[in-house]
Amino acid sequence: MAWQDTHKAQSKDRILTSAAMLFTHHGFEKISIDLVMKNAELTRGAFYSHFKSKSDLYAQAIRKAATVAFQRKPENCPQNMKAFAQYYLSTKHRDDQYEQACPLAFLVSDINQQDSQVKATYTKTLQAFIAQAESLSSSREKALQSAVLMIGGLALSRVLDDKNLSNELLAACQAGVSTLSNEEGTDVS
Amino acid sequence: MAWQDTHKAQSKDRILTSAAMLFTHHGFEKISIDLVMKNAELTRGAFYSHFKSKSDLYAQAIRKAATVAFQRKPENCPQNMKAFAQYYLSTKHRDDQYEQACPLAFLVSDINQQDSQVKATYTKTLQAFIAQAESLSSSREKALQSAVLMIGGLALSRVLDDKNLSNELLAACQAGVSTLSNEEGTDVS
DNA sequence: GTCTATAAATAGATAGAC
DNA sequence: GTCTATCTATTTATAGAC
Repeated sequence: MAWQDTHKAQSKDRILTSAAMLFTHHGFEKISIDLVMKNAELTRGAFYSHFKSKSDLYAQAIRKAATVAFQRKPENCPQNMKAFAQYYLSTKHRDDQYEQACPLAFLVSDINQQDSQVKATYTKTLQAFIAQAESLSSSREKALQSAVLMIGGLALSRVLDDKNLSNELLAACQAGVSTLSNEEGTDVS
Repeated sequence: MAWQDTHKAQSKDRILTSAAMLFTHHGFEKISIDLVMKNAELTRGAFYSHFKSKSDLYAQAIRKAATVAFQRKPENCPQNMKAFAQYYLSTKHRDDQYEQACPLAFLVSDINQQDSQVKATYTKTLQAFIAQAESLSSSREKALQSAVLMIGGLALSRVLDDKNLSNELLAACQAGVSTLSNEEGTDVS
């Protein structure tokens, strides 16, 4: 039975990887189960052997997307808020289409329309993000402000028609985080 | 023909008012044309005499919601950023169900899934918000940072499971805007 | 302009074969 | 576990009567 369990786990992981990417970039409603399954090279019917509903998948996909996004950070991102913000508030992150982007920013207002399990997953993910910011900040308040500048700034920059304004917004938020972390110079190094 | 034009304008306004409230609180996908029309005390069939599509309605509804939200501000909100943020980042605004809330915060990531007309309307609305902040700030950069703290902070506070964290976030963003507006003390009064 | 009725398409979820 | 086929519900949009 061991290889069967492995096979099942691999299928579930392919579905989750597919869902994490599609949901993060297009939200809950625009993505059908059929599309997620095709992208994972499976068919609709197999879906309910792994997840109990589309909403269940969504919650797990957010967790998956966040995990991948977090894991990708350390190598690129040194141990201070300024470098973290520079990475997070980049045009590359904003314009990301294929790699893993941060669901916290890409799906903020989408989560409000979802059930309590999804909201709980999102909240836990944000708490982890805040904890990370807190470990690089001189106070919890500054960590919260930096988190909002990063997540809110990225979310806003994505919806704008006007590329100049979008870039200006990213730069202003980077500067804001810098100021917050310079005020008392307590970077963890 | 005059009274007929008035009648048509009144019907359209009822539809827009209904749509502005419903869309702002529940997003594009969760609200059906049928529901908007019932809420406006009309039936589905009458919809297409006023709007060419659901997406067309959405764009106009965002504009309407923003207009109402902006108009409501002056009376409650004195001429400085701190008071503006105190009003905007309140639990009342966050928990609003019936009155007019700000579509910029409530619909941030929803807009990404919509067509270019909707994005253009959202962008113009944000530009107006930024202009307002700029007139109350000592620099454009600070205005942009305040705007992100307000819109991003409100958006994030809405999705959280954890009421304590949500309140803490609102307070931190209020404090952040205060700091930004105190740094050079150039309130317009 | 507003109504009722309906067309046409989409998508979540289930049933049963292999 | 995965497949094909299908049920069922929802919803955008249109047609035609008043």
